[in-house]
Amino acid sequence: MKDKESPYCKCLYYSSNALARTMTKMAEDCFAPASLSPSYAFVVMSVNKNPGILSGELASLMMLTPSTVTRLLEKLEERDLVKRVSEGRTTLVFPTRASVELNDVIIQGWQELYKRIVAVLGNDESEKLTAGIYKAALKLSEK
Amino acid sequence: MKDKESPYCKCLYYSSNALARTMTKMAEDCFAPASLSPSYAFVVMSVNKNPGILSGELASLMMLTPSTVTRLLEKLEERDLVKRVSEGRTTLVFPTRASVELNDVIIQGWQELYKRIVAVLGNDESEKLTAGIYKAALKLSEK
DNA sequence: AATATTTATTTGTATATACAATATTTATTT
DNA sequence: AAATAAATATTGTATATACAAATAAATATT
Repeated sequence: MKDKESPYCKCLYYSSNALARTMTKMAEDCFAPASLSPSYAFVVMSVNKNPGILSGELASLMMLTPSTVTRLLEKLEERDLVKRVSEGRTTLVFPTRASVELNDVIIQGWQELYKRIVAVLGNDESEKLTAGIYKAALKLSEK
Repeated sequence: MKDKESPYCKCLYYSSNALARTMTKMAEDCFAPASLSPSYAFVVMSVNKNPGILSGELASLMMLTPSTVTRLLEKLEERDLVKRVSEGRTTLVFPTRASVELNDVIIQGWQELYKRIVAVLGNDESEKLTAGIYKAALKLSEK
């Protein structure tokens, strides 16, 4: 183990997970003022922006499985940050007074996150990397 | 929600997590012949290559927290795929007969993973992306 | 030498995520 | 119209990961 670099640094599984963990930690920090972890913050933002969005739409928007979204919504509903309304086989999700009030804090957290990333990677590098990662995620998830 | 693209695609937290989930699923599939999930496979490979490696060295090698590595080692020891030996305040980790025998299957899984990634992204794109992600992960985790 | 500090690891507990199985509702086919 | 299939969401259960606290050992300080 003399090398500073991991022998796995050539592996996309390894690297992408390492980056995701780091980013998650940073995002948790940035959304802390809203007392929400990142995924919850994203759900609240999406619902605020799109009242009545379906649970399944949230799942594909966030690239999460339906069951994961259900779990997120459960917790958010407990905290009165969303309201679920069953309609046939679908579930519509609505903002609440509290979630609307929280929206600015969440957006500020999001901006703070962006700022911190750019501070480390630079604007250009950051944008390019993000775009590349997003495209790859799309392609690879199509299998 | 007319857009195909998520409004979050510009966010590195979002994109990197999406990619990590996809990659994890793919890696799970590739390591399935060894009956190991990816992180466990990486630990076994590292220990086989580096008998007597410290628990903490594994942690920094894999960019995981020490506690996470302890948990991985617990499970692997139950399955007789590593042996832990306490020495002072450190813990040395050794391969077992079974883990050595499994090594080829694991490496094949790893190669299969690489092949699948390249099949989707192409060789060049894949290498560049991985390198970029790894560098970013390093920089960002230094905070 | 005795005490305090630092280092390495392990536990207790919590969380985000997913898969497989199960409703429930809508659409399709016979 | 009845039967079958497809779509949507929810549950039961499992897993990887981390944080904070606890332990234990090595080092430094008084």
